[in-house]
Amino acid sequence: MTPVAAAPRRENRGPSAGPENRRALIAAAAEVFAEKGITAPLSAVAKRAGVGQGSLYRHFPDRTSLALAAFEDNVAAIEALADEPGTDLDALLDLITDQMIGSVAFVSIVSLGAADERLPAVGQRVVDAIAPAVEQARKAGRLRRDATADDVMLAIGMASSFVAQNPGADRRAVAESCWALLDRALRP
Amino acid sequence: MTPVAAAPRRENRGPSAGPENRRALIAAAAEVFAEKGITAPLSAVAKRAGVGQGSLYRHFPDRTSLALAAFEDNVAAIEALADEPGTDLDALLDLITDQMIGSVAFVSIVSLGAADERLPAVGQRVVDAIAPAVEQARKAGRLRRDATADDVMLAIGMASSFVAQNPGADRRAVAESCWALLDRALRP
Amino acid sequence: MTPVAAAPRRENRGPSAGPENRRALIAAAAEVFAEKGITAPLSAVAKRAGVGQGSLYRHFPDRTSLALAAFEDNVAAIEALADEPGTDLDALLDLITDQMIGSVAFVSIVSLGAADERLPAVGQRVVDAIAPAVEQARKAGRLRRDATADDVMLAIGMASSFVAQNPGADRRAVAESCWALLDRALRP
Amino acid sequence: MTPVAAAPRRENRGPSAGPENRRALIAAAAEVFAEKGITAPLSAVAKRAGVGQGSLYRHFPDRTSLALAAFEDNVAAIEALADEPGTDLDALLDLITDQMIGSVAFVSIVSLGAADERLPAVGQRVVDAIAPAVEQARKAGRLRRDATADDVMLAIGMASSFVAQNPGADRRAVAESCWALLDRALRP
DNA sequence: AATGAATGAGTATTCATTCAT
DNA sequence: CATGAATGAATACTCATTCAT
Repeated sequence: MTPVAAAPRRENRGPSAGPENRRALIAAAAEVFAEKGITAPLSAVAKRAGVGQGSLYRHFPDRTSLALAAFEDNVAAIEALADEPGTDLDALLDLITDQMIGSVAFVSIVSLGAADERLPAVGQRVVDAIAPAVEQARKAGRLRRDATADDVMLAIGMASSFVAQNPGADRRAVAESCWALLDRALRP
Repeated sequence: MTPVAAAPRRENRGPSAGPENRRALIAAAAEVFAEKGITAPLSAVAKRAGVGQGSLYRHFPDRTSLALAAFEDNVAAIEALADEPGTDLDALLDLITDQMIGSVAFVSIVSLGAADERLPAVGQRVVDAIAPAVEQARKAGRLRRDATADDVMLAIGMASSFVAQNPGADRRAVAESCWALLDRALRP
Repeated sequence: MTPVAAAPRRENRGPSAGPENRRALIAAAAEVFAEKGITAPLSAVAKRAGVGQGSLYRHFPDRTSLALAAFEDNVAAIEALADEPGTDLDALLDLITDQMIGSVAFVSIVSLGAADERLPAVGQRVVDAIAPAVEQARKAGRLRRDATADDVMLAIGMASSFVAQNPGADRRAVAESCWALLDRALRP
Repeated sequence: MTPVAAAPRRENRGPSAGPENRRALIAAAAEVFAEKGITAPLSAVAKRAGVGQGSLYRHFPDRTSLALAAFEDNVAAIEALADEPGTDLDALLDLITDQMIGSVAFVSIVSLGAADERLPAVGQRVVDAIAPAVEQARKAGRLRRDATADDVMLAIGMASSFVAQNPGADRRAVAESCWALLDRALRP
């Protein structure tokens, strides 16, 4: 029995759509994971990206790869900002806070199952990126004498995980509450 | 049609098993949710409790009810400890830390979907339970002057959510790292 | 958005349907596997059995279990016939030939991937079941002096695999061609 | 939008690569089908051949065409050997046995779905190729008086299908077991 | 009231086939 | 004419929920 109507198959835009699809998938994953958590259906990511299921799997063979790619975007932005001359720790934390509100967030990476050796490396990149700003802030007296970059990273992780737990809530307000408390642990 | 051996069905212990089943389900839920997260299969909870699926649904019509009941056990333990004469804040936080390591933990409740109006009430009970100890600790100079019970609760929430994210890790070690940082935000 | 019409869900006949479902699944598997090969969709088996997908997986956790169960039926029938007083080798081979034409057939088992330690055991049961008849036939001069039960089993395997390869063909005619040749290898 | 590095796409060698690709595909198909069975992913064949998916489809519009082409290679080798002056039946069967161990094998063709009218023709070519050697062997007393080329072909088919069923096993040992039995049906 | 089997919707994943470049 | 990315249908498998016993 032949189908009655021609299937409304998405137009095949050809290989040139590859990089665009990849970007769309990363952006969609960042949003979907932020909204529904890291266990959200991959089909939802593909649909939001406007991309076929197969293409998703071609670009990212598993869930971790996709989350990692989205997170990579976050990290690259952090590194880029850290490299700009006038950037201080506050600016970096603002950016990171924005990310934990609207994107995959660090915690999602952690909760992938820990069964991936790529995770610690990415975390370390963030630590490395913020380390100079941490040092500078400490010297400027805007951070406790004994605060390390690892401390800051732990604070980020805690805030991030707490924010990620509140799917429906006002994420920015939650994040600000977290930082209000954590600042007291880090600031002099 | 070959005769079929009678299924080795668990003996139906009748209505008297009700309360016992309920307790078994709560205990099983606390463990299973702690191990596999709040999204663990409910069938796993029923199996660990040694109880039929249907009984689980009779006692707890949805996942939230079950988690709430398990959490209720936690809260009751906290309240009981708080009511004991010699209890100070440290003892309460030790108990709560034990709970976030080995049981459902506060964060699981939060991440249930937020679509439940019972959550804030339970959270408030914890705040109320720890409030006297917080006040006492502040007066004794073991807490910052400006620290509130809500601050402590937020710290608990952050630590709890961070611990919950690390399925495989050494949860106690993670919890201790969190408190090492958070203490600086709360202690003078 | 609620569904417009009530889903035409199959009536739940309750636990008592269990044994019946199991039998229906085995029968359906025997047919479907015989028709489309051992790699046929399991959903097709469930549908033909008139049973839900989940029930199929409850009864038979993997494809091999299902094929083994269907094969078990075959073996049991062979053993039963072998135990009847007047049975000779020809009768057994007739039954086996019927099975390779209309049911799972031995070859399906072999082609499951060899990654199952249960397979050799079942094959051995067939060898054991036919061994007395082989011995008797040899003594009666209806089998070559040097023919063993293993030889007969190998002949069965070859005929079976050849028949199984011909999905569309007249399987009985093919089987008879095979035996016409193989008889010359086994008979004096 | 970040610039994307040019994909390391295989160099397009142009039309002249046509025949070479065709050969590579046939060789790859022979191997892949022998290893994983006739239902192996076509993408695996293309990859092993080092050829694009599209080229595979251009050369061979469906799975049967590809298998048929690989089989054609086998048949051509048989015909070539049969045409050599000193070739006897044993030499031909040795070659055919090698093919059923390491290549597509006759049975694969059969199991393609039978819905192809080209199959009988290829089979007939093998029968024709071996017929003179069969005749010669019979005259030399190395074959039973009543053995025909069709009998030999049937034996080949059975051995071939049995070997093909054992994905993991030692295919040569299996083939030798088959021939040990089948020889008794064919030899005097 | 307890039990656990039955049900099928939902999700992950693979792969045949098409088609822009 | 070659390439390989894009597409989505097909299939395996899980698990929340219902319900006969």
